Amino acid sequence: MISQLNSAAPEALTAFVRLANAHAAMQRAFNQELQAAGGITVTDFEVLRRLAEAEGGGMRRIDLAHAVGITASGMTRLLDGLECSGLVMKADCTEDHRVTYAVITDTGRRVLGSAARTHLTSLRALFAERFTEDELAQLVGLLGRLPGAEEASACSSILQQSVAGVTPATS
Amino acid sequence: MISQLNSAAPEALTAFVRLANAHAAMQRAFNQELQAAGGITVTDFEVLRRLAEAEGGGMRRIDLAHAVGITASGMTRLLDGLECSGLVMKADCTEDHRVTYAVITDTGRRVLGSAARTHLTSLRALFAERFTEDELAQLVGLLGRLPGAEEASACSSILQQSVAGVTPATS
DNA sequence: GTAGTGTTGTTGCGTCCTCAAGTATACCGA
DNA sequence: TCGGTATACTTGAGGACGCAACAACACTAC
Repeated sequence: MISQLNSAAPEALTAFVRLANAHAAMQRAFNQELQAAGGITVTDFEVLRRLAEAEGGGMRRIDLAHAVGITASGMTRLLDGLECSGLVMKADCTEDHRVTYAVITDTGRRVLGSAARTHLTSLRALFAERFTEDELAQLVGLLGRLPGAEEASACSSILQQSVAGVTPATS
Repeated sequence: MISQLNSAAPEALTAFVRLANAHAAMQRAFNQELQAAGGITVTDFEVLRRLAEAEGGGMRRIDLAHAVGITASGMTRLLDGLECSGLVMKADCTEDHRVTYAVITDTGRRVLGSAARTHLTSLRALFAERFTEDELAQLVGLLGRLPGAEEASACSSILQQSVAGVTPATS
């Protein structure tokens, strides 16, 4: 009776389970590594990385949330932590008073840089051990079709228009 | 300076980020769906599914934890909840008094069955919309090489030896 | 038997994140 | 100009999960 479970969605279930388990395992491993390297989490790293890559080192908090796959409220708390540690700061938007920018600080760039050295090395090693370049490209392509996998590309163009109106905050 | 980030691990980072974002999006969507369908989470579903597939409907808690990618302590609390709801029960192992089995109940099978109808349908649809069968098989193959993605296969053979010594618990 | 070591499971405590609700601002049609 | 609606962000409450520490049991070697 339950064997009907598998006939209903055989490969799709396997794909989802493997994706979830791989995610959990990698997340745990990288979190420990990053915690040791710079006292940050994987999500912190992603946030800092995206800010560092953005023009002016700043992004709207909501775009940042979409980009890293957490909710707006999660982003508020995450940035509270990073701001407390001096890795990011706030910047008001003169054009739309609803929005606040998150801007990476010099300290933030330093921490990101040092975390990146170890993190990216082991990330690269993990994939290089298991995939050829072609296979990795295939994997990236396939993953890109899943819901929520993209998000990132649309934000930077929006940012380019409005980042001019950013005022570095004093607080 | 930060552009070195990408040259250090270009595709690997993209793969990891896409995997994480896809996981977050799917997890959220399926959790809401399952919550509505049977008041359970994605992890609950996986636990029930694995128990239902196991011989005798039971597995060692530790194997279950490995299989679904959470820690032993996470599994203790998860099973506390499922036991409270009457979906699983405990069973002692007469051969090794350290281990406790988790066994799915009839109620558990009913809840699993009804949750599976909606969940597997949308899971199947999600993948069918985006991938051909070949592509899905490719994806499953590639994901299977990632750390933590497997785990499942080794446990059932162990189970077959010791499940004979299971005593349904009264509590 | 008995000490040393490994494994299973539980518990205390903390973290990260979500949902729901609330506030402040922007935009739009009458 | 004035509601009505949408968006950005914050806050309160709670859930899911990890780590570290611990107790109970098993296995090994002496």
